Amino acid sequence: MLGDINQSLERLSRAERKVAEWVLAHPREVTESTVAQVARASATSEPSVIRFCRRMGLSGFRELTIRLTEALSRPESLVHRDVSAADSTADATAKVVEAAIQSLVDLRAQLSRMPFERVVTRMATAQQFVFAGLGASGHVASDAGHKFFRLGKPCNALTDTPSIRQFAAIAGSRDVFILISKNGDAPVLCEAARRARDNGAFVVAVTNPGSVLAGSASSVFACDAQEDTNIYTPRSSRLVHLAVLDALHVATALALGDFAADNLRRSKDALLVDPGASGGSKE
Amino acid sequence: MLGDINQSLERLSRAERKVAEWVLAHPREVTESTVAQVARASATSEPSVIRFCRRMGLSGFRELTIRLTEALSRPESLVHRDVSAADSTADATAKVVEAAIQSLVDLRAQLSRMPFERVVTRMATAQQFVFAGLGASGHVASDAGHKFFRLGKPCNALTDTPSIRQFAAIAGSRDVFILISKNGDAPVLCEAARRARDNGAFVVAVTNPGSVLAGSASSVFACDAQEDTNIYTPRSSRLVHLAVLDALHVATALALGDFAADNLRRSKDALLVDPGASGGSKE
DNA sequence: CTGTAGATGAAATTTTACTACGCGATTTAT
DNA sequence: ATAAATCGCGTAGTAAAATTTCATCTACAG
Repeated sequence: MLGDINQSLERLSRAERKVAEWVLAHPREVTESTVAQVARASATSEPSVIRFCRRMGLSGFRELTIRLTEALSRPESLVHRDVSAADSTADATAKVVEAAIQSLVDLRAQLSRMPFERVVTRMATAQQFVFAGLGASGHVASDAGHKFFRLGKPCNALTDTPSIRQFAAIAGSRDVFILISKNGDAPVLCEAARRARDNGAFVVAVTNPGSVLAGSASSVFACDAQEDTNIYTPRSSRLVHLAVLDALHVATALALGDFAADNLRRSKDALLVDPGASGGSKE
Repeated sequence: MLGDINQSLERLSRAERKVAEWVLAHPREVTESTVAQVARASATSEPSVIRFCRRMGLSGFRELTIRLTEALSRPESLVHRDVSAADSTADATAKVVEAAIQSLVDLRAQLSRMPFERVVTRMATAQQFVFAGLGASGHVASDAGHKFFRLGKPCNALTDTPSIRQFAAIAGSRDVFILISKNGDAPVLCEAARRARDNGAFVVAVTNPGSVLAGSASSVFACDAQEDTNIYTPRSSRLVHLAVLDALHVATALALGDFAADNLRRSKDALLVDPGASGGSKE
């Protein structure tokens, strides 16, 4: 639908094109607006909005809203554009969420090329898991630590340079390191990857495939780091990394079988007891 | 949406249920019908159709058609099924990522009902931001803290009970609290919300709309917490909360204008300098 | 019975989508 | 260059649809 409009832009008259451009820029708002609102927003008149609908082969405004809603509900058809300073709050928030969805859709397309089997095999027999990341990726590492420990294996989450250095230095052959970084060029992580591998540990990198870090790891979960030239663009890479680790978590749980399932069930139950106690908060 | 209706069937009155049943049986037709047509087809009256829409939490008939269109145009492949112990690694990882995508698509559908404008107005004039969450939501709060401080306003991220209690006790009228919780039933957070409001602070809750916490807040970003009966299901709510805060971050940046844009630009540039230094890692 | 609360639909009201018409700009023909 | 013709556009009006109001009905408790 959005593609159709884009393609018909030249065929339209001046007022109709103004409508078309506003619709393309604010498709979601159209679905919740009235003819009058669209006319005002696009600085035209109501008849021009109706004429635009007809010109697109639709029966009227109501059908436009339906067709647009359909188009917008398909994650793969999202037209992602950067947030600009001129955007309304509604536009900006929609763009942010759509960008996040897009990055996860891209991830799904690449899942089959990721080394889950290989990594899970090593994790199933590992003695402990060590997650490490700096800055925003540090939060991802912490989150992963709080998730994987429920499998019943010792976990560490490292988010600062000295800890990472020290842990890499004492790494053993039954340890699995999971290093998280958007760009994969943090010297500490690259150095830690080499050091840990030298010590016999298995090193997994969740990072940009072309990076130094990726080259130093035993296995890589390739998450493309698109350049964010736009200052308002948030880092969807965090979401992708979290999702990759969620997937890895579930895959590891399955590989561990009943042992992990029991631990997961018990940790889930533990949240439910004693809900009234002042200190017994869940989350 | 269709699931919601099915689930609410018992709660409806006789006439409303007749409407609901016809909608469930002919969802596609509803999207192209008028209120009168639906009323006639379901052997009820127009007000009953409207009341049914309201009872489902919608603003009216028009929103029903939009929500139904969304539900119907949802791609089949994204119909999320729970991970089972019998799944292969590839199946399990795909399901996890698809569930994540689905939860973000649902979020996008609800964006327009979230109080971004109102919250941003308060945040733009706030003295400081205080993010708080426990457990998994604690990581979300920390992440938010590391993101919002780049706007140039003081930020705190609280992830433990004593800190949250203390901060709520000293809250001032120019503070904005953002409390994050999946279920919204953590006593500490509810208590903190009341306390902070009593002290004049503006309290935003990112949580389950039906919860105690939601009731105690000044503004609520409603993120439905679906029951996770399946032990392998990861908490997609984290991703949703992160995305909501990303959106809020961008919206706030836009509201702050050049001041925030400058800070964002400078903080982004700061990551690029001195790339070779051993301690100057980016992420 | 009788009073009450909730549910229901007929009819009024408001809102919204759509149409008829005429003015003015732009193009065309002379 | 100018008049005629055409086309696009918005004002104002109309039809239709959504929503609210309100009187009536039903179920049930006292």
